[in-house]
Amino acid sequence: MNFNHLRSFYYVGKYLSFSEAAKNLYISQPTVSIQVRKLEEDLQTKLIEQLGKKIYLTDAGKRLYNYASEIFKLTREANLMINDISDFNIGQVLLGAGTTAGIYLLPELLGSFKAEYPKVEIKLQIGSSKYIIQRLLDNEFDFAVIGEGLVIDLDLISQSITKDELVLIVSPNHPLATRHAVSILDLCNETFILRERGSSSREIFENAIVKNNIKINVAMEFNCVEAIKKAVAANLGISVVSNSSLKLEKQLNVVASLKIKDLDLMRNIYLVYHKDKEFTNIIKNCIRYITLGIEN
Amino acid sequence: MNFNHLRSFYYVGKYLSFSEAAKNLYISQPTVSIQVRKLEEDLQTKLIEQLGKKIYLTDAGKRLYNYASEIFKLTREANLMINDISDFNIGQVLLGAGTTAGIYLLPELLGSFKAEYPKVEIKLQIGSSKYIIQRLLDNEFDFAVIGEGLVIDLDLISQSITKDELVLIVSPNHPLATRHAVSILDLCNETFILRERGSSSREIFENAIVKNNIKINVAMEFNCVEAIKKAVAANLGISVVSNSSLKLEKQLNVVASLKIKDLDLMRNIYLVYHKDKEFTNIIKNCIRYITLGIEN
DNA sequence: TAAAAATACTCCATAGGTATTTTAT
DNA sequence: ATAAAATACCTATGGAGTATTTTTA
Repeated sequence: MNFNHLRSFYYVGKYLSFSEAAKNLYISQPTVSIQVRKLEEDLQTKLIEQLGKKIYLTDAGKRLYNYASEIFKLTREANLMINDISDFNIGQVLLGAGTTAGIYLLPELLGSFKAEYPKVEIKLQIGSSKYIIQRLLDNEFDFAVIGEGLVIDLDLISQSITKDELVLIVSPNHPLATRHAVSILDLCNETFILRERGSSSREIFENAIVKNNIKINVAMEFNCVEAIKKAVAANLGISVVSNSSLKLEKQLNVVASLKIKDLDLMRNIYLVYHKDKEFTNIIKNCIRYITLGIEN
Repeated sequence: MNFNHLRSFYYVGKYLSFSEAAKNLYISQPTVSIQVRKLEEDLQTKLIEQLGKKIYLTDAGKRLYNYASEIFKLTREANLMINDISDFNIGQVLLGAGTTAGIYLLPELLGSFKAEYPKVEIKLQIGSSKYIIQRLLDNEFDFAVIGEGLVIDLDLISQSITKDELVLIVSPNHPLATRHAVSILDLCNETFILRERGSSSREIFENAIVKNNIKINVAMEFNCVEAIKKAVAANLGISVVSNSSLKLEKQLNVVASLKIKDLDLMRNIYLVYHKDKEFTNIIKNCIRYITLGIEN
């Protein structure tokens, strides 16, 4: 079934006139006649009958007209859908994020982005860097925001968009809490509660202490920063977490945060995406929102 | 939106491979690539993205794919529908009939026709010849079966398919009931109950008596043969009706039927259709059924 | 190295045009 | 006489092919 022929037939059925159909299709009348005849030949079925000068649809013609009507309605809707995408009336942004970015940096930014583009769906998945990278390689995200630490695949492009500092946290009751400065050696006799291996902050911290030939005692691993902070507050151990995750805890004085002398725990937060990805406008806008907003 | 392009895109979306799409479309791979690119250019929207060697649909692509899927499903259904018509699995026969044909001649024939083509809709409309002719000219019937009498339009073709005799009917208690023969003059003093003017049987009878310079007394006009027979049975008058409408009444002896000497009340029953009408197979079959069946 | 997609080109079918004839009101 | 559809004929776009190159796994 040829759709040009079907369209000509549809217009003839609509106006019950070849010349009127031609006018509304902005093509010549003979073209319409020919196309309708070709459709009839193709289907081996009379679709239109002319009694005298009047034009009628046959039974088959009426039935086909209904199908054609549905088909062209869907076509119009599809075109409107495409327009809606470029007008940002529909669309989606799929992004992944590591824990720190996903929980402490992005939600606010995505909230105000959503306020500007209320019709656009935003789907954020938070996971380990390893998981996020795998999903990026499977093209399940448009882009992701993760912390430095893991080796990133060659097929991915990453650009630093902000920095994030890891700090030592201890209970206010802990001896270290009152110290002005903490050195690497102070850490040796402490009990640590850390994030699991494969998380960016764990990697950063472990790399730094390995570089300094220090061994520490890790008593517990949680895959959740909030759980770690609770445990530290209860003085079950000490930890190293992103400074940006401590806003509330500092205000309420439930944990104390300290810098470790001679240990560089500053890490980059990266925007990561597949090297072959071509961004749509809405994604570009979202990335701009994040890169500009994340710096303050 | 070009449907060839859309079809190529649809197959690429289905198989997530240009060459696989080409194989299943039975066209070359470059053609598919070109058509998809043209669709993207037409819509000014990326539909497909290639990360490395893998192919994915973009958000717009996924949305368009769903529309395309619906559109091509409807197209398949439309093709099946056309096949169903030629297989007589669907279809319709629209016919009109005068009272005599519609009530006493056609129902049985149409019943057995329907038994042979159970999926085909048969729509019979019974009405006055005048009404039926008008509907034929408006192409609301495929054909009609009506009695001789009215002048038929120049745009219509009519062919005699059987003959039908009008007979005098009287109550068994009526003096004429026992007569062997009735002459025209016997009718002058009788009270008639006839069909309305414009009905074939009325025209036939009136033309015949006018030709013989006779005047009759019409007491009542009913537009229904069954009502007339009841009235005659009750001896409220006598009438002239189609012999084919009297099967039951003769068996049960509720009316007596007689021929009128010297009065030719034989009329033709015509198959009538518009001169420009091209019959579909199912209509041809129905007409054959009627013309062959009506003669016995 | 092999397989997939893109590119370059060639060819021809047909969509679409104009001019004209036929048909029906 | 007028308006609509059919017919005839012409042109050019683009659909589809083959051959080849590029890319990536």
